[in-house]
Order: sequence, then structure tokens, then C-alpha cells
Amino acid sequence: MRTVLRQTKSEIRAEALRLFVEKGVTETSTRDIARAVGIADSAMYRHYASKDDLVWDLFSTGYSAYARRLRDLADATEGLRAKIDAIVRGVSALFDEDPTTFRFLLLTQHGQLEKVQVDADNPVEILRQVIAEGMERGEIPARDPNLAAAWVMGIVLQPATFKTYGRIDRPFAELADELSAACWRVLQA
Amino acid sequence: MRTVLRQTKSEIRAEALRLFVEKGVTETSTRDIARAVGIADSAMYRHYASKDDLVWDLFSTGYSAYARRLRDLADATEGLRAKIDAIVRGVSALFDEDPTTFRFLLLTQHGQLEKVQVDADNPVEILRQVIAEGMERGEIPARDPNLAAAWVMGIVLQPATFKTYGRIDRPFAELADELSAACWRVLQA
Amino acid sequence: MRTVLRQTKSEIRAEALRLFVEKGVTETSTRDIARAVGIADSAMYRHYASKDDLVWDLFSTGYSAYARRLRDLADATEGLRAKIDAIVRGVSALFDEDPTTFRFLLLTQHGQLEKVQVDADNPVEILRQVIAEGMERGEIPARDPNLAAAWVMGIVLQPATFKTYGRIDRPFAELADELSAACWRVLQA
Amino acid sequence: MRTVLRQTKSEIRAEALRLFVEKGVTETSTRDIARAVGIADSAMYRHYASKDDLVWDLFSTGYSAYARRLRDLADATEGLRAKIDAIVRGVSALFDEDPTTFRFLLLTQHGQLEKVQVDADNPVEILRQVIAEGMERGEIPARDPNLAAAWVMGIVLQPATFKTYGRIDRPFAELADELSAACWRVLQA
DNA sequence: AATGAATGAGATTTCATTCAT
DNA sequence: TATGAATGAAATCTCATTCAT
Repeated sequence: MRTVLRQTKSEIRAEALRLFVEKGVTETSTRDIARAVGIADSAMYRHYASKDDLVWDLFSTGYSAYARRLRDLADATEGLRAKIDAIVRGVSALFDEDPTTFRFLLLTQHGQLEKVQVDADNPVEILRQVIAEGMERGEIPARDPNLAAAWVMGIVLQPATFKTYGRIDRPFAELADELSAACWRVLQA
Repeated sequence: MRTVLRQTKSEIRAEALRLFVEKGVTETSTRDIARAVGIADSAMYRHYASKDDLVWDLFSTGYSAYARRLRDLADATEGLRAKIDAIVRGVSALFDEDPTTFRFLLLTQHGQLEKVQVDADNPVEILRQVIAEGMERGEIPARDPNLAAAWVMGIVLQPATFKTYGRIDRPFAELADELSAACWRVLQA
Repeated sequence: MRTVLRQTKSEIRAEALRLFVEKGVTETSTRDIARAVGIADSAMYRHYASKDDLVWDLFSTGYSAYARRLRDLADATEGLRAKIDAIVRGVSALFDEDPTTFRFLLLTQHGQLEKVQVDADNPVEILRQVIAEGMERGEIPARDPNLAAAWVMGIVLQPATFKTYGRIDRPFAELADELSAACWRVLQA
Repeated sequence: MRTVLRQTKSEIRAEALRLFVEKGVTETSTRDIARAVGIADSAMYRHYASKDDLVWDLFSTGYSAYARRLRDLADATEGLRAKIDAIVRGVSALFDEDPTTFRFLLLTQHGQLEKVQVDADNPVEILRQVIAEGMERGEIPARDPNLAAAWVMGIVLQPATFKTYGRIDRPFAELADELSAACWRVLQA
């Protein structure tokens, strides 16, 4: 029998996350996960009701943690320039700290976003609000805040994708200055 | 019996493309495709050797067509500002003309890019070269051209994703001016 | 490949019916059926959408065939005595002709009856109506027609169960006279 | 910790019986039972060696209790008419007292009867003997005593089935007179 | 070109049961 | 007595693919 110390459930989370990012969710079987953890196929079902349940748990936990962190960072600063800077640095730190979770969220958002309910727990929505408020206060020119939010996200996330495929090597921490400045430029007239 | 006029092969392409974008590649079975086309499951194998073959055909055809078009647009203009403008407008037109193919390429790039061989046929590489040449000519400040290319891609593709999820409504043709200007801003110091 | 002559679908029906009666429906796996037929496990799904579908097909086909036959027999005769006689003989003949189907219907009715919709296709209902009409015409004493129908059914079906367990040996054809007379006696004052 | 007062074993019996009747034995998992009782899945194995053991315990206990009661009722009366009457009333009382056990015995007899060893403990056998003795004493016409026993059982048990499906509403106590008379009629020439 | 039947591998999940605590 | 974690076998079903016609 496995000892309590092995904490099977968190091992399942870790291995599943890793495999999902490596091979894709559908391409990863519950058996793959069980083997990686070193348990029988059926043992997973003591911890999760189904594979979907596992995916959703992984997604929703990560997604709302990210949202909370971005919300806290935005709330702790004054002025759009500083908020954008904090958010970009925060996202960069999240990527560096745990690139696997970051990529998992990027990867699975399409299938899972429909299940997300409260908009307040949504990183995209938080960014949009921060930008919309900056526009209202005249800190940047007014335009469709969704478009502006898309730009900021694109400027940060596309380099993350490039990093995943080896087109960019530097850690995100090093890029944060440049990313933040680029975001600010793009929001100008 | 099906007549030649029904052009089964192109129907397979069209339905497969649609389903792959709607549900994902792995989540779409060959049976789903056959049913959508109105043929027997096995009939697909007269036209494609395998499902992978179909996916690759769809991807490589679209990918190199895109690359060729971007290359032509870049070659037909002078100066980075104009080239970026042409490329952004070209990409916007491609999205508006055939959003399904556009989304399919976005969706499947992760699984297929490893098979792409010639770098010249690669839209990302073309964009990187155009930007790198602009830097060499001093048209914009020098920085990692991969990072700069990622920004331009992010500024264009993230709004495409937002359009897919209904966060942005306007057709890309209408956005092209703004996108082009935003790309230019982000490339400045 | 299997030839057309083997008529796989009807073999599946026959073997499934046999195994369901021998071992019970839940106790019979789709694999058991496939093996008995001599096909791969998955081949069944070309002919039936699911195991439930197969069970329901077997049940509903048999059930409505029985109902139709009883209805025809009742309609072809005049007077309750003759109708009961025809029905009892009919049921006995059905048992002798195809005891497996008979037992299958007896066995699965509990799980399937809820799905039966039209009451006219229902052997029990037909018997109840025939008896109720006889009571209205004063051919037998009035009492709860459901109770009377239960008696007639019990007098015929319980011997069928006894036959299944070897307590009774004679073919039903030989018993029909006695069963019919017993039914008539039980319906009297 | 569960106290002795909760009498887990008898709760297991009660919930298992209820679920077996509601859903069928195979369709009821040991987990279903454990949940219904409010214990862990594995706790059942402190009380029963296996699921089969539980089923057999439930069946054999009920079956021999019924047999003993019928035997006592038959022994306490003189003459076939009175014995049949006592048995029918006894069975009716058993149904009314504990319809769940009654239905469970009806339901599981097919799978369990093979394990029953002593014929004396068998309600069917008791009924057959009572009837056979009546025939020997000339109280009713001679015929296959198994057939006659089947009739009496059918006349009593088929209404029980009808009650289960809502076709008959009255409690068995009210029906006993009619059932007893019907049994007597059916045993005549 | 197209079909219908078939296949074998594998996916997810359920189940009865065991065992250390 | 009871529990929670685990197991191995099996069950149902899906899928890409093959092949004779």
C-alpha cells in the first residue's frame, strides 16, 4: 500500500498536468496518468469522479488562482500605467514559476471556458475592466476596450507560445520590462 | 452513386475543416466527417490514406498558401512600415475570407509545426525576416526580432481569438487600420 | 469475411436471446454474445447501437408479436369461453414453438414494461379487456377484472415457470385442455 | 464510531433487501448498499463474506421462514379445503407484513433455488405435498400434483405481481377470501 | 468510387474485494 | 468494528482502418 506521504491526489494532479501539456488532453489517457503516478488505472476514481472532473478541477483551480492574483495586483497599484506594469510582471512571474500550469490554461481554455461562471474570476475580464477604467479616466485614448485587452494579452501570450516552441529563450522575468513598455506603447494613440 | 460533380474530395475537406474547428481534431472522428459529407465511413480512404494524412493535407495546403501570400505582399512593398501594413491587411483579409481555415491553422499548428520543413514556407519566419531586415536598415530600434515578431502576431491573432469567442464583433477589414497602427507603435522604442 | 448467408444480425438476436434466458440479461456480457456468434466484440455495434438497444429490440418485437397474436385469436372467436380457450391455446402454442422467446419476455418484462407505450400492444391489457367484456355481458360473475386477468395469467404462466425448472415435463400442447378448463373454473362464482 | 445500537448488520439486510427489490440484485452494487446504510464500502465485509453470501443469507432466511410457516399452517388444520385456505391466508399475510421480502424471494428464486437443498424447507414442495395428500384422500380429483400446485401458486402470486405494478390496489388481507375460493374452484373437476 | 461488415486495439469506468491502520 | 486507499478484472463502447464486393 502507498503511504500517506505520497499524497496520491496531488501526484495525480501533477502528472496529469504535465502529460496534458505534453501530449494534449484527449491524447492523454487515464491509463497514462495512472502509470506515471504508479497506481492502478482504477485508483484515480477514488480521487476524481471522471477524467472530465480532473480536467475541470485542474482548470478551474488554476484559472481562478490567476484571476485572483491579477485582481490583487491591479488593486494594489494606482494609475493604468502602474496597473498594466503590475499585471504584466505578475503574468510573467506566473509563467516562470509554473510554466506547466500556464500552458495548461492556455491549452484548455477553449474547452473549459464555457463552464466558467462568474466573470469576476476571469483574468480576461479583469484586464478589460482595468483598461476600460483607464480610458474613462483619460489615461489612454478611448477605443474598444476588448480590442485593447486583446492587444495586451497578445503581446504577453504570444511570446509565451514562442518560448514553448523554443523561438524565445530568455526567462520571462527578463522580458517583463520590454513587455510592459510594449503594452503601454500599443495603448497610445 | 455519387457523380463526379459532387466532388467528394473537396466536400471531405470542407466538412473536416469545419468539424475540426468546431470540435477539435481528436474530438472529430472519421465517422463524423463521413456522416457530414453523406458517404460511408470507409469512402474517405479512397481520397486520403489516413486521418493524419487528411489533417496534414489541410494544414500544409493552408499554411503554405498563407506563407506565399504573405511573402508576395511583403515583396510587393517597400519599407517596413508598408510591409507590416500589407501583411496585417493581408492577414485580416485571409481571416475575413475564410475564418474556418484561419482558425484551423491556429488550432492545429501545435501538432503539425514539427512536420513543416522548409522555413521559407513559414508565415512566422517570413514575418521575422521582414522585421529583422527593417531593424538592420534602422527603420525601427533593434531588439530580438523573434520577440518583435511575436508582438505583431499577438496583436493580430489575439483579436482573432476574441472574435471567435464573440468578444469582438467587427469584421477584420474594419480593424485593419487600427491593427496596423498598433503593430507599428509596438515596434518603436 | 463473413458471408451474407450467415446473417449476422439474426444470429446476434438468437444467441443473445438464448444467453439472456440462460444466464440473465445483466449477467450476459456483449462479449459473451459476440463469442457465441463468432464475431469480434465490436461487431455487434454495427447492428445495434447498444446492449440496451438489443434488449429492447428483442423485447418489443416479441411483446408486440404476442399481443397481436392474442388480439387476433380473441377477435376470431365469439363468447368469453371460446376467447379464453383460444387465448390459452395460443399462449401454449407460443410457448411450445419458441420457449426461449417466451421465457425472455417473462424474464425481462420488469425492466422493459415502462418503455412500452400503447396499451393496445399489451398482452395483459388485451386479456383484461376480453374478461371485462365477458363480465359486462354477464357471461361470468362480475369482479375486479384485473384480479381475474391475474388468475388466468397465473394459471398459465406458473406452469410455464415450473416447466422451466423441470417440475412439469409435458409439452404445453398437451396441457392446453386442462389449463383452459382451469381458467374457466376460476372465473366462475 | 458506530454504536452497537445501530445494529449495522440488520441495517445492511434491510437496505440490501430494499435495493435488490427496487433495482435487481446484479444492478445493485455493494457500494449502493454501503451508501444507503451510511458506512464505508469495505465495512460490509465485517458482516458478510461476500455479496453472494449476503444474497444467500437473505434468501435462505426468508425462504425457510416461509416454508416453516406454511408447514405449520398446513399441519394445524384438517382437510385440504382448510389447509389451502390457511396457506392462502398465510401467504397473503406474509405479503402484507413484509412485501419487500416477499418480492425479493419471488425475484431471486431463479438464481438461488439451485442452492436450496432440503426439500422439506421448500414452500413449493410443501404445497405440492398438501395437494397430493388431498388427492390421495379423494378430496379433489386426481391430476398431476405439480400442475395443481402451479395453479394455486399462480392464482396467489400473479396478483402479487400485479400489485407490484399497481394493477391491483387492495391489500392482500382483503383479497384472501377471493383467492382462497379461486384456488378451491381451480382444484375441482 | 463507394459500401457494409468486420476487426483489434484501446478508452473510460464500474465493481467486488483486500488490506493496513 | 470501521475506514480509505488501492487493486485487477471485466464491461461497454469508440475508433481508425481493412477488405470483399
